[in-house]
Amino acid sequence: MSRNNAGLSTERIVTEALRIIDGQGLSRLTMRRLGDALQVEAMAIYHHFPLGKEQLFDAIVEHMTDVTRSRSSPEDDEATSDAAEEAAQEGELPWDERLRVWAHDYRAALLRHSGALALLINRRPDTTAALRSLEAHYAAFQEAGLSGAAVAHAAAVLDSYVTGAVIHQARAESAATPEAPQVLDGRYPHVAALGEIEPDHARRFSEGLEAVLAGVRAHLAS
Amino acid sequence: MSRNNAGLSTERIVTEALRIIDGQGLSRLTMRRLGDALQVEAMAIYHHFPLGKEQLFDAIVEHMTDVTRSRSSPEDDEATSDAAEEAAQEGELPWDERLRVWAHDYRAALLRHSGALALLINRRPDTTAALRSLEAHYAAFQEAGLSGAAVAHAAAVLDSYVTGAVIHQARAESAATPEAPQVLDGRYPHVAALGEIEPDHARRFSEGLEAVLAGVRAHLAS
DNA sequence: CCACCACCTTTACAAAGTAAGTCTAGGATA
DNA sequence: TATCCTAGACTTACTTTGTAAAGGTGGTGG
Repeated sequence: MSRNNAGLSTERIVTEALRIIDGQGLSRLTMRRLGDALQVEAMAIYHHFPLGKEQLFDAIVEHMTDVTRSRSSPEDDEATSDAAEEAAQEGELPWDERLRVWAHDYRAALLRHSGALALLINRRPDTTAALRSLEAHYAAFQEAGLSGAAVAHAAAVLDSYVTGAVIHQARAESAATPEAPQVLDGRYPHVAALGEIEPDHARRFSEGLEAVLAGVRAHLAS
Repeated sequence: MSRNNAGLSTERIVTEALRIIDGQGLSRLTMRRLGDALQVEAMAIYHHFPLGKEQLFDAIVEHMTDVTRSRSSPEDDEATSDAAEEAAQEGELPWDERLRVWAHDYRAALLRHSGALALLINRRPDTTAALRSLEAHYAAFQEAGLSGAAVAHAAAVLDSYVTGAVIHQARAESAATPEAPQVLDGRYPHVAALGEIEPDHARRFSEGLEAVLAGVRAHLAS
């Protein structure tokens, strides 16, 4: 086997890392395991991420939060979806439609790797892709009639809602600990009444998004 | 010193763990360090958390998300805040006011230990305190005129917003990596125009909360 | 032809989680 | 009172992890 040049790249490393996270959980992502998956010694990874695992985490977060990738990747040539999403790339949609498209895309991107969500926290959202999104949101909310600090507030609210909704779903779906969820014994009548066996998260997200968008436009208008 | 009975308890352990997390970060919370802080050998902790560190994390999350504690703890006798919060314990406030009180309390609770936020993700929100809050929220939204699935959706949206807003703030405030945030070079005019040196997160949260509450009530009314 | 560089391997170590067993004080029992 | 039990804490030791340090290997430009 060739001693060097095993064809490693940051892209391949990150992709493989995400595969491990998705399949076995974040805690099982170790340098050695990642090396094995890449057919390489663990230390080889350090050549591409000299600052170690934290830097790898940075790259993972940057990858998973980059909505651009999922939308503009050429691999996506299978009967592209509805016209609304198509026109989004042209920037010809009204402000609220653009924000809806982004929200759904971002949610999907985060949900695809919900095992890596913990890496988001305490990591600064200043990647190029994030800034591009922020710029677009500011423009959209100005178009919506907001101005000044209200624009930034609105963008923050939108981002908060989407991120929060994903985390809400991830928490609800996370594997239960062996202890029973026995607590529907009469002390929580409303909770018990609604059942909530398996909520339709997609629908819930969409409706919540409408509520948030409407609320933001109405309440933050200067 | 007495060989056994060093006065350990789950409460003391969790409190000390949170102190370490707040002061040095989650990654520096190790069993040995925690043992040192508690004046005890690391393995002593396993007597109270036989399932290991994960179980300790569970307890930490339960502790930090329990809004009840911060509100009803007897240590909090220093000139209690405004009357609105006082009446909240009596349950005599209108539904939206009750939700506002909860939202601010919950936000404050999470923000107080933002270093432990990562533990929230992928941990099921089925603690007693969480269920009690959920029950209260369902009741409130029914009082607001919602019914059926809309109640659960509204509660989910509210929780998503609060959690998301805390994470948004935590991400914004997290220490920057040595690389410069140089990206205000003309490609992001709106972002550059708004500056955003240090946003008023508290005010932003309050205004966003109003928008969300209004939007939820208006848009999810059956 | 040689020096250098990008890329990967080898070797090694310190720190972390925790399994397994031991010790001690205080209470229950006879 | 003598004995035993047990909760709670300590000791030891093993495995896994991250990563520092140095070495090899092939290609590339001078």
